[in-house]
Amino acid sequence: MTVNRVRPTMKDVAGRAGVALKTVSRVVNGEPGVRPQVAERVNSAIAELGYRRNDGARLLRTGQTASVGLVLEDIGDPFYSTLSRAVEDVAHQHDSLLLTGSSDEDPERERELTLAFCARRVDGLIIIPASENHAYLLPEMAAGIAAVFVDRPPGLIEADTVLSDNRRGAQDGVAHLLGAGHRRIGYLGDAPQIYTAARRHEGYVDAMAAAGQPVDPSWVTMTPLDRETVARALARMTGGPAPVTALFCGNNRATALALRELSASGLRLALVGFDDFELADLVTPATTVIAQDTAGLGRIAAELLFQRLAGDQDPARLIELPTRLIVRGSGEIAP
Amino acid sequence: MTVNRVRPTMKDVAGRAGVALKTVSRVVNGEPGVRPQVAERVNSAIAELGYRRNDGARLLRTGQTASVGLVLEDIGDPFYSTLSRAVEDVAHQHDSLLLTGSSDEDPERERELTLAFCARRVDGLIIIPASENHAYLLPEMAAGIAAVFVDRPPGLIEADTVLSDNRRGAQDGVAHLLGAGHRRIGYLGDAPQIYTAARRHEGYVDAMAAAGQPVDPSWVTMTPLDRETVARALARMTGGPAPVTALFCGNNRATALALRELSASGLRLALVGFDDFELADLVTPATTVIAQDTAGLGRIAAELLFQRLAGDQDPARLIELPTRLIVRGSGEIAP
DNA sequence: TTGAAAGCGCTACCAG
DNA sequence: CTGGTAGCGCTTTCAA
Repeated sequence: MTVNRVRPTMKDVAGRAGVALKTVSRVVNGEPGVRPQVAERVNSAIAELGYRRNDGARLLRTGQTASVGLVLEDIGDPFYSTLSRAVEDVAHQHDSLLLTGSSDEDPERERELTLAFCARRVDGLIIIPASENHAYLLPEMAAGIAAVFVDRPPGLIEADTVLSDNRRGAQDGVAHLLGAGHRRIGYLGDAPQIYTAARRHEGYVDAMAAAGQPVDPSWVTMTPLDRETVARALARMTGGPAPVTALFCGNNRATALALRELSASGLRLALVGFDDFELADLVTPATTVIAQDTAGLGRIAAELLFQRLAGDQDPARLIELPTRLIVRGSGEIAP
Repeated sequence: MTVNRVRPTMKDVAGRAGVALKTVSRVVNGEPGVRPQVAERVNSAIAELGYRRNDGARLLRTGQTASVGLVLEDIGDPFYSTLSRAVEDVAHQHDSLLLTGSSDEDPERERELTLAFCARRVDGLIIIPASENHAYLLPEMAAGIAAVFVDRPPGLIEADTVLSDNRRGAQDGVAHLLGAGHRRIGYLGDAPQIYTAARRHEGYVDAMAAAGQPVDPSWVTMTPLDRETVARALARMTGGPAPVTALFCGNNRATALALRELSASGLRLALVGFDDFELADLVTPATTVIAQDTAGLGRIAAELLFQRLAGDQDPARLIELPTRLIVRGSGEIAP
């Protein structure tokens, strides 16, 4: 077999078909004004040469790359991959390809990725922030790159943002536990520097305050969580003079770790978790959650982005999506 | 604020700094041979103008796009997103960006996506096949695009391939159930047209044959699964004159649906599932699985790809990764 | 150490 | 209907 490592170009096709380069361009792009007979000859040449248009060159000329960049924390995490899929679907509807990169919660890596996408001249960006300062994007946005922020707001710049209503969701979850008769309720979540963690903690505080229920500091743990921190936190919450009878978990990781620890220690607490997860109905106890519209976050962010690309010039928008309580058992355990 | 929708180019920077375009290129790319004083002037101009190199143009010239395309079934699925993350990490080590697209198991969409990536002139492709015929890739590969197939082999072409040892894994899982004393064991999996489903079913047959255990056709269900098909399948397996006492599930979806149905129906079967999943230790019963090295599939495929890009000309390779039994309880239930 | 010119593969624009 | 020419923003090559 002949290995021809040189890609044929339009010029080659034109030569082979005995027409001008521009005519090949017309055929390739389905532009009108080519006699069927000629088009046929061109198509034969294309097939014989195995020609494929070089979009890089095309896009250099047209200025549109028909691609968007998605910067997230970790594509391996179900939350982000679900969101990513929703973005991809919208991008596909607009004939746009998707570049994805994981920041691992590292502000520097977020910046690197974002600017690499800008250098590729993506038409737009969807960013799940790891950084607290997005001023580095100002020149890019001034140059016409649209950016939409999801899950967490941008830092120090104005841009379209799509969030879950974290505060209200957490408030609903804690209110649900209060409704089941609990008074001493613990909060287990990520470090307060994380935007979503802070908002969810606020919701917890809101609900307790609305119920006139004081919060003992020993009930609250906000830190990056692993098995040990969770074990210690639960011991603290349940070991004092005012032991909690219920637990609100600020994210999936907290919920999973808490379930594991409760199961191992034999403690029986009511539990509501923020964010739904697969098999939540099959774990023991079946887990009551505040579900986010994860796909909705991605879809709406992408739709907003393509509105901007279509020329929308309105001021930056902030959209907050409601959450929803899913009752499965763990949140209905009596005190 | 001045909205300057025209991106500055090297020419603009050159003008502003009072040097030739080529000098700017040298500074931007860190090439030697520029007096520090001049470089300083160029850098100032870059900062003032908010210049960022257009990689599209650069790559057109150099012929390398520093990007790879990943075609998979659904980025929203934890298996693929885990694999994707592993690919991304390797790509990042090689300063390459990642384009991702979901085929939804549709051969036509796989082809579209793959060829779109080729038109962008990605340096290489990693494909989780949905199609059974990859002849459409021959011209692209002849033109120098490297391709590695993962999870399932390519159809009708030769190319590097990284698979799990599906057959052996299933055999191990079924042997484990046989070891616990089961004789009548059911198989619940996807349609036999799916490569992995077929291999895993073979492993089931192997293990039963090795134990001298005949298989009743009513024990085997191979079809796209939903709640109803699983309910019917389980009824068939357990309702006849020779009811199964154990079940081997050919994929995650089958496992989850079976667990749900067993829990709802009160049936108590031993169960081993192919592919590990989060919280497998927390569901009831805690689920014994044959785990694949999902991240390993992605990592090794990507490493293979970059070896090819580095010039490796060896014949196409086939790599099969071993699976591993994780004992958690469901597979150790007595007959 | 610096610069001018050619050209990557394509599309836009204007001639015929 | 068809073709030629200019040029997208950059790198490469060669000359100064």
